Amino acid sequence: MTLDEYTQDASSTREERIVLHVDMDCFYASCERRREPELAGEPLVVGMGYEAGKTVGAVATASYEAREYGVESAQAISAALDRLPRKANDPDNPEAGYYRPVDIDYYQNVASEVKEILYELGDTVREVSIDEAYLDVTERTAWEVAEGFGRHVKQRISREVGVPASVGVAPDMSTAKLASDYDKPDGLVVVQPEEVRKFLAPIDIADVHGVGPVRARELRALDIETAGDLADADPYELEAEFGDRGRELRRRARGEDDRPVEPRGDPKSLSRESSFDGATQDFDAVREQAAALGEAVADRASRKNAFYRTIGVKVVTPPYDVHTRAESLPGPVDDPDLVHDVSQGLLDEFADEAVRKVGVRVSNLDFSERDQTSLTGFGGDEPSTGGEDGDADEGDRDWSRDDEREGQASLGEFE
DNA sequence: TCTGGGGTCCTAGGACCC
DNA sequence: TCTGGGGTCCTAGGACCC
Repeated sequence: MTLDEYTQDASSTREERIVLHVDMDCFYASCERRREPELAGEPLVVGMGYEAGKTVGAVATASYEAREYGVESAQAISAALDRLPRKANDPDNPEAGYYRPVDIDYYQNVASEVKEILYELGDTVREVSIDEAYLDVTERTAWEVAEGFGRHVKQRISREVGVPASVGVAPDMSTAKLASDYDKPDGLVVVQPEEVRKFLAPIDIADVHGVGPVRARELRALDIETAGDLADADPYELEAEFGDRGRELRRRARGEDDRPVEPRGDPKSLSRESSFDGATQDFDAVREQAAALGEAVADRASRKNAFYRTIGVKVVTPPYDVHTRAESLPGPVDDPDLVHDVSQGLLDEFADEAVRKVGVRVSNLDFSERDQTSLTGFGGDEPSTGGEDGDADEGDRDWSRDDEREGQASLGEFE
C-alpha cells in the first residue's frame, strides 16, 4: 500500500489517540548504578534471593554488558556465575562482573520519582509494573511533534532521576509497547498512525503482547509467523482456533487495539509463594511454610485495607504440576487465623505428595467497607455496604464456619 | 532455561435459582 | 416424571505478563 492509500484508509481519518509507553531499561541494574556510579558500563547482575558472596538465588536483572556473557533473566545465580565470574573474587579478570542483591525498597523509591514525572506529563497513566507505564498524551501533544514530546519524557527521567528509559509512541497501547521495545536500550520510536500497519508487519508473532510460547507455536502451525500474517489471517479461522483471544490478537496485529489507557485500580488478589530446594517430602515443612506465607498475606491485606472473601492455596508438585484450591466465605473478612485454618485445611489432600512450591492467596478483595476507624476497633461506627443494619459488634468479625445461612443473608454478620 | 515470585484475565463445568 | 432457557456464583486450570 502506498502512503496515499493509507491516508484514504478510514482508520487514519478518525481521531487518533497518542499513546506513549515508557519502559525503564534493565531497571534494577540502573538503580544500582545510580547509587554506585562506578558500576556504569560494567557487567552487572542483580539477583533475587541472592546474598553477597553466595551462589544461591536467581537473576532478576542483568545489565546489557552482562547479557553479552549469556547471563539472562530468571537464570540461577550459579549458572550466571559460570558465564560471568564475580569481580570481587577476581579483581584483575577483565571478563568478570558485579553482583548485587535485589533492594526492592530502593527501587520503589526510584520508581516513584519516575512515576511523579509521568503523572505530570500524561493525561492518564496506567502503571504496569515497577518499571513500565502507559500514558495517554493525546491532549498534551500532536503527531507532528510527538517525537519531541517523547524525547522530553526521556530527558526528564534521565536528568531528574538519573536512570535511562525507552519510549514508544503510537496510536494504541499494543503498538506503543512494541515501539518502546524496538530500539532498547535508551530508545525512542514514534509510529505515526499511517505507519502502524507497516511497522507491525515484520514483527515476530512471539513479540506481540498476549502471544506466549503456547500460542506462538499454535500460530506458527497455521503458517502465521509475523504480525503481518496475523493481521491478514482469516478472522473466522482465528476465532475457531483461539476464540475471542484470536480476534483480539488479530486486532492488535492490525493496530486496532482500542483499549483505553486507564489507571489500574485496586488489586484483585494478594499472594505469597515460595519454593523448596528441589522437592520436599516433609509435609510438616510445607505446612509450616504455608503458615508463614499466610501470615504475610493476611498482614499485607490488612495494611492495604483489604477484606477478602476467598482464601486459597497453590501447590506445585513434580515435575511442575500446578494445583490450586480455594474456599469462599459467606462474607469478606480480615482474619489471619481464618487464613491459617482454611489454608491448612486446603493443604490436607496433598499430604502424601512431594512439593516443590507452596503458596497462599486471598482474593475477592473488598476495599469498600473499611476506613481508618474500623482498623482501630471502631468498626461499628461506619455504615455497612453489605448488611443493612451495619450491625457490627465491637468491630469483631466472628464468623462460625458451620453457619447454615446463605451468603447473602449472613453478610449482615459482617460489619 | 527444567521453571522465582507476584499478578491478570479467560474458560469451562457444576451447583443452584427462577 | 420429564424437562427449557437464562443467569449467577464458585472452583480449577491455563496462558500470559513483568
